[in-house]
Amino acid sequence: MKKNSETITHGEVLETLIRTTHLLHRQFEAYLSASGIPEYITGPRLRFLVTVFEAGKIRMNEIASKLGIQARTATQFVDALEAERLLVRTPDPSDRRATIIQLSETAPSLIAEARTAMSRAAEKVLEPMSYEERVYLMQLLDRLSVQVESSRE
Amino acid sequence: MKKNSETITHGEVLETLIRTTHLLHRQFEAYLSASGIPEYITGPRLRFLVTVFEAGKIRMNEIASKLGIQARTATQFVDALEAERLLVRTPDPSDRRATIIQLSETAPSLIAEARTAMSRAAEKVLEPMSYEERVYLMQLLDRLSVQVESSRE
DNA sequence: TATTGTTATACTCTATAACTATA
DNA sequence: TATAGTTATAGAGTATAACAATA
Repeated sequence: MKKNSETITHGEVLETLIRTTHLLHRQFEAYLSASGIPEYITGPRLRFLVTVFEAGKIRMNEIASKLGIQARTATQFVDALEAERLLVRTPDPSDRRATIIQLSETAPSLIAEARTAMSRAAEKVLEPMSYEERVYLMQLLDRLSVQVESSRE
Repeated sequence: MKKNSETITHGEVLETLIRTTHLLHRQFEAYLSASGIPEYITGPRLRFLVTVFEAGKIRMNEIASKLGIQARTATQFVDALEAERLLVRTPDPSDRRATIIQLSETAPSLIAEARTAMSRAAEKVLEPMSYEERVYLMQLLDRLSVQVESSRE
């Protein structure tokens, strides 16, 4: 709204991006907890579960590198989510050092619920944008992702 | 890149936004720590410092509500930043329950350095976008912010 | 000797609840 | 009685380092 005639710097764009995301993040967590999903399903844990869901079976090792977290951090996620009976550890028969994780029977329906809640939240937040604007926003964000990922050597 | 002919859902846009921001956040923290800024200057602490900087003098109370955090959380930021001699507490003469915080002498130059580092990081990340695209991205993000803020009743 | 996952430990961000000093 | 800030406590997310079992 400001800066009509002035030049917008790179720093300002990034600050806006960070600030907006902070707001959205809070809003999203609020929607999640208001929608019947248990409190222990936080954003990072949902991301973890969805990754296991998409992989079917996955080794600790593998999910850590996929999510860009340390092995120790993955262990903690699995500890917490196994305690809630959302996933199970099984030993890898082909390498007895390794542990394979997969979803429990009850996890998929919970993941679906959480995604639905997220969708509803997204609808409210994205409501005032036209379809074309949403598509364009997504393209711009995708380009940022690509740029960031390629700059991590 | 995918979804050329299919419909993009609200949920997908939000997921992309969250994922992109995660990446950018990590990248930004990496740049910050690689640029000579002390490690204890984290993202949230920098945001806190910038808010104090812009206000000049501000009460604990006030900055907490401005940043949308609890009083307790503000106390912790001030504890940490005061220990690093970046800001100082002074009693409010007009209300002896209240505490006014302001930057120390050394803080402004550090804030400027951090912002410069952030700018450099932003330049790298936003490099492949044209100026028009960056402006448009920022407008879209601003609209999201407004929508989120107005939906917190 | 290298790799997988775990125990041990620590730090940051965030919160709620109880309390103290003041209004 | 209400408000400002603090102590006490907790939990999530993240990390590094040391270690055991296995390759």
